[in-house]
Amino acid sequence: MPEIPEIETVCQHLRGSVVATTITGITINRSKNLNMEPDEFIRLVTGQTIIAVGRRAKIILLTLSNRHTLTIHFMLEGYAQLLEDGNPALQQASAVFRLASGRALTLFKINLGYIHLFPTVDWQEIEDVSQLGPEPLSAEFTLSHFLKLFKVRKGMIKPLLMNQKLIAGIGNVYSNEALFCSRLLPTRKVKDINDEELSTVYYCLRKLLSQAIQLGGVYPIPYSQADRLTGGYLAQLKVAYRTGKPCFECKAPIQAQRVGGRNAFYCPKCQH
DNA sequence: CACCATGTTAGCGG
DNA sequence: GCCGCTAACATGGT
Repeated sequence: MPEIPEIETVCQHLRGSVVATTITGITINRSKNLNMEPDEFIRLVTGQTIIAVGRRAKIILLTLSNRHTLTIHFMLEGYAQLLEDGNPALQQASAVFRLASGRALTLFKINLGYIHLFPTVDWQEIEDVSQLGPEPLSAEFTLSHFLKLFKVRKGMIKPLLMNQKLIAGIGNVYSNEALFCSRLLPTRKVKDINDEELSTVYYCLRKLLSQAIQLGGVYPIPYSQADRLTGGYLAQLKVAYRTGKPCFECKAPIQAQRVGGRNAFYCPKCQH
């Protein structure tokens, strides 16, 4: 479920709470999520200061003072919380980074996800992100860039929107929402969609992602006690997870259908 | 108990 | 090479 808005929300919290703080201790409870032996990982990261927090697609990148970069991918269910050191919940975490502030940056349920460390601060050299397509909210990602990418494709629009090599960071929730906003069925073949309709997809995507970031995305678990932001976009969802509920536009029940192996949610009357 | 959901990648056949 | 489909991965929910 975490996509660009959810990850960006976490990054905003991290920028306000862990940048410029030093990691004083680490506990790894799921070593298979690492790209090295836990001993090596702990040796390289303990004592380092977090210099910067970045995001590429659904991946969080922490720049460390020893010119290493930590990449964190939550995959399906992962999430981060800032907890007081000693909180009993730390026992259930996948990984705990204790900070000089007395708090702990805690990662939960990194089941299929990962925590990787690379000896570089150059994102181009990091294989986790080097294969990804453009960021949909970047200035370089113009309408003509989007049209050029999609016009040559042959498949259905929804799986293509979720193709990380084409555009990075869009998952099931925001692909469904963007297609409702565009009034296009998820199964529509891109080659049968005209330029005007395809442009609408571009504008809807950019608008929805920006609004969702402003409202804190749809992830339901707060980052800290002070967090009043996370999950604020849940109430804005028009089709995702609304199977059987009335469309906000026309009252027809929202349908769910497998498209490209994933659940597509759509309004059968509004989308064509 | 079986099955589903989720993101990503790999493999297979068309 | 691209497309669509399936399976695998970890885990919890029905």
